[in-house]
Amino acid sequence: MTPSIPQAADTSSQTQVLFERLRSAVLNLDLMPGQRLTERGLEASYHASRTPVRAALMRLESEGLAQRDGRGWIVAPIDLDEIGALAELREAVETAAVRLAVVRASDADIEALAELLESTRPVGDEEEGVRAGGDFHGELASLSGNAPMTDAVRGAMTRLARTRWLEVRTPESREHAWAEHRAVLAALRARDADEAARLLGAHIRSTNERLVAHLAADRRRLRARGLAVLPAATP
Amino acid sequence: MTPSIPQAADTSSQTQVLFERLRSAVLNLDLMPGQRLTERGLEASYHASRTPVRAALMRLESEGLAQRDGRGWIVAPIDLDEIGALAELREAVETAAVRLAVVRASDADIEALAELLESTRPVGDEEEGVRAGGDFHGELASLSGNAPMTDAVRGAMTRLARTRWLEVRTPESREHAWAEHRAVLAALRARDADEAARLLGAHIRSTNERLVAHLAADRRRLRARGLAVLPAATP
DNA sequence: TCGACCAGTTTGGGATACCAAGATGGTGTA
DNA sequence: TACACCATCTTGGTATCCCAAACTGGTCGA
Repeated sequence: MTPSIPQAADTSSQTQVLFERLRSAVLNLDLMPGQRLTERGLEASYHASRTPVRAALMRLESEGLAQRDGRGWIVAPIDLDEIGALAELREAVETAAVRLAVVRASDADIEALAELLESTRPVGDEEEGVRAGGDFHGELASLSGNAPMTDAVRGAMTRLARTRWLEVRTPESREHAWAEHRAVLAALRARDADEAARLLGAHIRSTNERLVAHLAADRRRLRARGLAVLPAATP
Repeated sequence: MTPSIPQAADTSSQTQVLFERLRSAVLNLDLMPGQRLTERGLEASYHASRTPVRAALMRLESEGLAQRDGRGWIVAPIDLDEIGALAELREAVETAAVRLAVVRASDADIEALAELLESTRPVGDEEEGVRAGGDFHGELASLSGNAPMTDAVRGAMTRLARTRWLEVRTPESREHAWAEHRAVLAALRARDADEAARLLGAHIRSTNERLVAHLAADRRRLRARGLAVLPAATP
């Protein structure tokens, strides 16, 4: 269920177009975390009337990429607490999903996922690797045949996507992540649920630990760049 | 985090009021599953202009209570597949959340939850019990201190809430569910993560199995009442 | 100098009007 | 009788316009 979603690509609706443009702008940090957004400002910047602007903002809100701030809107800040919490959610949902996938995914499904993974092998430039990683986790979850789980994973990956610009990822670390994905896939191929869940859980946990440590250390510098980075509460 | 949410109760905004009225109407089956909704129809019925009507519909959509159907809107149908999938999601998320709660919840938090549970003891009338059950699961999840997990659980409970009108629940079955909640709470009090997770997972699974079996058997009758009930795909 | 108050501006919430695409229904033809 | 076609109506999408609340500056008084 919900395998790849070819997308009907409603290029028509202004709301749709605007939503996608705003979404990209947020994810690429063209709109900075914490930045104030005004409907009239966006109306002017994107040459659309307030009606689609408001609709797009509401969609961004439901994706967690924009928030209300009093009466107005802001780009969702980077929230270290949220990042940690999302990792916990992902560990719970993704490990459960991969266990279901072990039982439910067809060999063809698994091979398609393997192909996706292989195609990202020559881990492209900087951030392309992380985007590919997000896709992998989403597609892997979809093999569970469970749409709400898949949505939860994709939603979490979306909320986490901006961190790819904030984290220093070396070619080695990307290679390492890719290898871990490959190991999970191997366990899935072998229909070994325990092993697949164990590897996936460890991968999510360790990747997150490195990310949070890095962001916490860089918080001052990131804020200096104008990004709103909310601190982690006392653990 | 996100303990009870006292709600600022923005009684002001028409959008807010309309959203809550529509939400109640959907959850109470005043608006039947699968029923077509038109913005102009709602505009007339609820005495508000299309702007807040559309905003409210978009919020309902993000909660999964309304859907787009081509160009228009419908009340989300009852989908047996979705119900099963949500149970799987809940099992994954709630068991992980209760494990976190075992570590993080304060004694006071736990006692507050116990109080909530006790207050629903004389399991009121028919559906009141199920609503209380949903609240319990949401509050329990919130003791994890993990907002995304809590949101996921509350969202799932919302999507499942309408089933309370479709399922025959005897005083005995409600008493049984209440007892299982109490057992989970006892394990949480004892700070026994494995036991709490085991009990909670079993509770979610068994409750769901009974529900799905019941709905599948009654599908014909329910459809006769005008409810759109989508069948389960082949397992 | 510091702070409270006030006019002007900005902003989101809401109400409407218009439009094009889709759905409806009826009619005329084969 | 059955089917195709066209006028009409309905509906969501979009563009504006008005309003009240919130915000901004700046001035005046203690």
